[in-house]
Amino acid sequence: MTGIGEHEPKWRRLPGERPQQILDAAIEVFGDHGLADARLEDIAKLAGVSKGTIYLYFPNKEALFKEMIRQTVVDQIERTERDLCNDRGMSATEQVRIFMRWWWDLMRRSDYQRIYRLVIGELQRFPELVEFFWDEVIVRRQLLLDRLIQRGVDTGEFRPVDPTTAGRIVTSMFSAHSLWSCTHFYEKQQLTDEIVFEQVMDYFFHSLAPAAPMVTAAPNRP
Amino acid sequence: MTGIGEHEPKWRRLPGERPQQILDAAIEVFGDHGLADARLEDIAKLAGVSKGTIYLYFPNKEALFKEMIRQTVVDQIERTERDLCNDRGMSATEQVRIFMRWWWDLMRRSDYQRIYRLVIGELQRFPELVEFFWDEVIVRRQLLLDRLIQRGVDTGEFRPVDPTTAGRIVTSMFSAHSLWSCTHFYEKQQLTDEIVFEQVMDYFFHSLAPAAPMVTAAPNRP
Amino acid sequence: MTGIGEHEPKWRRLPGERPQQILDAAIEVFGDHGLADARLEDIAKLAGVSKGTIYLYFPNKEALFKEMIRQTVVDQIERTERDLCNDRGMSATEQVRIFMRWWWDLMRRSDYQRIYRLVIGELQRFPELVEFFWDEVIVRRQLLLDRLIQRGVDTGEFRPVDPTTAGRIVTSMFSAHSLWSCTHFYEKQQLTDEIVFEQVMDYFFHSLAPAAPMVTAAPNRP
Amino acid sequence: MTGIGEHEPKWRRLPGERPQQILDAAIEVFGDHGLADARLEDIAKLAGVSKGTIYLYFPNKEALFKEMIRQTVVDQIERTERDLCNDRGMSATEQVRIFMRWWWDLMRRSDYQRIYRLVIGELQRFPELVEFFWDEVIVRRQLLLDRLIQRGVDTGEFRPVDPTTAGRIVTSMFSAHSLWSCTHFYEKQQLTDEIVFEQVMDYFFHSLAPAAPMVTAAPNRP
DNA sequence: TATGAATGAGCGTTCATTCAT
DNA sequence: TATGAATGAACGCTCATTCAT
Repeated sequence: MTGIGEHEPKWRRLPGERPQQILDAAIEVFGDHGLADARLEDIAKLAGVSKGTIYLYFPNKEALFKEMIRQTVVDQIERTERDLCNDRGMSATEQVRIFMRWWWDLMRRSDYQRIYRLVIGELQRFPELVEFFWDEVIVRRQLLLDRLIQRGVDTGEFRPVDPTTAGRIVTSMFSAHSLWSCTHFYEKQQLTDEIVFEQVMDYFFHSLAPAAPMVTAAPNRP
Repeated sequence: MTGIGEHEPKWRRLPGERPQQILDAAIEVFGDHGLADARLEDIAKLAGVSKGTIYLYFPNKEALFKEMIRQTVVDQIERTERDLCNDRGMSATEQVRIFMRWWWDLMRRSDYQRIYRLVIGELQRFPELVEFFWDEVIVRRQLLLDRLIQRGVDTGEFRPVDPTTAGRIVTSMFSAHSLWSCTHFYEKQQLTDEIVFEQVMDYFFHSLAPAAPMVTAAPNRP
Repeated sequence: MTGIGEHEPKWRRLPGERPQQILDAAIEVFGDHGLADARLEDIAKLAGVSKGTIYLYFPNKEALFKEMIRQTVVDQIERTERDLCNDRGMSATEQVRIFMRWWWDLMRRSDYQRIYRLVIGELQRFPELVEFFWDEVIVRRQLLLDRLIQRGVDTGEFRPVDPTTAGRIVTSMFSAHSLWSCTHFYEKQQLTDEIVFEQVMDYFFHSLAPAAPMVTAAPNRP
Repeated sequence: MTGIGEHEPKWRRLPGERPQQILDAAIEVFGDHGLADARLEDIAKLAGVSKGTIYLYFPNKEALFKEMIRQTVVDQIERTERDLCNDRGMSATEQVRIFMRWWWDLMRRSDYQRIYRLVIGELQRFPELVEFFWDEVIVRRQLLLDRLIQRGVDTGEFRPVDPTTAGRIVTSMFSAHSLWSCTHFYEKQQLTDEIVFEQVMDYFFHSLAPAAPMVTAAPNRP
């Protein structure tokens, strides 16, 4: 959750907070119901305002949706970047692990999941939104990862890979696991967040191992 | 498009095909709009029938949605299983590669993508749908992969991993790529389906590489 | 019921019976659901024919409804008149009692009740139908009763009343009781058909008693 | 008509009256068409509001229907009870006559007639409605009548009857007359409300006449 | 600013009616 | 004659949007 009490009395809210309150409520309601199925009335109720008030700050439902995505995403990525450890005294492996830990923790938050699922769900209908998400989340994360992986390649910790590709690979693993790990199937298999994280990192670092004799993907035909 | 003409004269259709025509139209319309936003009238129009006709074959919108998922996905997985090559003369590496090639081709089909995006999108709202998808797609695929990977471990081609985990890892790499590869960002980066496939397989096989002294991927035949 | 089996095999019906089968089914379905709420499909199913067949015999739903009323009503009244005892060796009191017994038995049949309720229910919408019912049921019954009551007046068994008014009075009592006696409230009060009949006849004959000194309805103000 | 203007400008209505306006319109439209055949749009139009407005006050069509019955009928019966004359200086005969006068006037109102016809019409389909009508109208009326008739029995004005049965008898006479008296057949026979009332009362009081030697209807005051 | 009653377009669903077979 | 798949108008209900206060 994003810290918005659901039934707080109206008289404690400052007017300047209105748009944010509405956006916070929107995250929850859109997150639970999707764009089409969410009811503005529910958002208003959760935000502690009336339906009409929403229209003082957002021209319509779709704009509110987009703005919510935008605002949440920027918030998340900026928080992540700010908090990101830049300790130079660590191996690249360690730095990548710490970065991915951060990333995994972010992805596993319910608000990120909601947003991510919404972006995936509305992929076809809102290209601008997807573009925005791509630029602000995917690319920015990629740039951060690039540096770390490149460093690993430079130090010889990793085999000589294209850092962008490697970054894409590792984040793709986390994305898919994140999408499914909210289901009870993961629980059933006793896959905790911790275990999943370690498994993914294990496979990723193995795939980057600078092993002397390379295994090639092409089959040997004797 | 799945081969349904949009404006053909309505008085000459094969009645036996009605449900399939409707399902085909449903894939498209639900795929583009999601469950809540799709209009039955659009599906009818695309199927070349009237709104009422849908109700001759499906009790309501939700049932049509489910049946569309079910039919598309089960069809695909069964076709895949049936066609799956069981050639014993190949290395495990090669078998995994062929299997994943199958899988990637399936995932890259527009109807699968639509379904997958819908499943992700309705993850919260439609638990039985998710369960169905999990059991009929994820698990069945996992079982097939398990055998192949286990064989690679047995032959020493792969390091001694848990095949289920390895299978989850490799499919996770493909999943996220599949979700995003319909955007123009991949095009911009000149990432074709072919390139992505090779990159993923490269990283996967590297991650499975047995410990140091192994030189070739060819299976040990004593 | 009217003797129509509900699930008889189709091959035992003679084509000449079609309209009657449909009308019989219509009594039941209209009777249970009213005009607007009845579904032609249900009538067809109960009649053992297809929806389209109804339109071979009746131009539309409303016409079927009217014809059903018409036909049932004529049937009932004619059967009643035919069966009516004309024994001359009885007192007028006895004859009226026997006639009302007949009438009461008719009214208490479920098909009569259905029709009567339908006529009441559609009173506003189908004046012709009401007119028909009035002429064919109310008036014909009235004429029969008139003779009997007049005879009672002539013999001195009854006080000198207008027989039409008296007939209207006694049938009104039976009508109202008949409408309500299908509810469980009558059961709760342990009012059986028999008891109700006797009560009504008791009050009716008392009201016709040729008592010597008349009681006037106007209050005495001393 | 209950005094609702049909085409008045919509922008000047008292909000507090909305539910009543809708209920008034509902009496008319349901009364003319029955539950199934009435169109919410017609009710809205007649009430001078839009379709959606109905749903601000009533959850659905059926609830509106029930509430209309409830409100109309309870209103009437309570008004009747409140206004009921309890004058002790009158004979029981006179009291019964006054009470039945009240009752007849109520029954002859077009809104009561509509309701009554609806209740009869939906008798099979709407058990709780019937139960409600029975308890709130039939039983309450019966209780009031019981007292008056019992008093007549006690004073010797009436023969020793069960007052509940007698009450049922007299109201049954009125019921059927009320149902039919809206048709033109009654007019044709020159049966005015006044004449019908007097006829029914005449027969009822005759049926209650004490055994032979009674000469006057005046109560015995020892 | 803020409200929430009111609107009305829109959609899911039903079912009387048609018509090719 | 008989069928029943197909139609499409109609209606109940929802909810984004407006606007008088």
